Amino acid sequence: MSEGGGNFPSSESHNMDFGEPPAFELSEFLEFNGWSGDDPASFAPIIAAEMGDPFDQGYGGLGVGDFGSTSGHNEGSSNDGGRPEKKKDVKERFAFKTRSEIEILDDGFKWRKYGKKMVKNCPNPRNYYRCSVEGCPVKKRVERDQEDPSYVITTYEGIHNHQGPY
DNA sequence: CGTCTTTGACCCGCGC
DNA sequence: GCGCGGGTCAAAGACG
Repeated sequence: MSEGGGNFPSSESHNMDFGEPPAFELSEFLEFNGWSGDDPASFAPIIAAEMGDPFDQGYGGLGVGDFGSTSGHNEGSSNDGGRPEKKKDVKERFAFKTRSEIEILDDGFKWRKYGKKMVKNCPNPRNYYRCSVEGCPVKKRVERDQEDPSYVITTYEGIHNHQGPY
């Protein structure tokens, strides 16, 4: 890629070389911003229904299942000396289920792929993206739907420290 | 030249 | 105590 990166699929101009507009349909849209005290479990059935997959099947494989375990409080910045903030800090999480052929949709930020992993029992490789902007703890996880390869599940984690691509 | 991509290996947390 | 899984980082290479 190496494109400018700053192009919104419905606002900015797309300089992609796809030869066609980013035709993607937002079928499902889940929004999670730190349920500190709320009942994340209530989202579980919703997501399961939206995803059309049994929640009890273990959506953890998708990464979205994390919400089912982290229903407590965050804070407690007691970073003793741990390099990475290996804290169970629940950050903002946004799960988007989009139907598109391209999994790398420009949301207005530059993303740098930092890892690809194949989930066991799944021919769907999981892609890990991170904001190219320094200071942006935002991480993006992209994975294809096992049942519908035409669907892409993008999970955003963190908040952007900048408004634009820079 | 700078930036980003790709693969492998490593590390950590948790479970049993 | 050990194993598994998942997640991250690193280096090199490629491309614009």
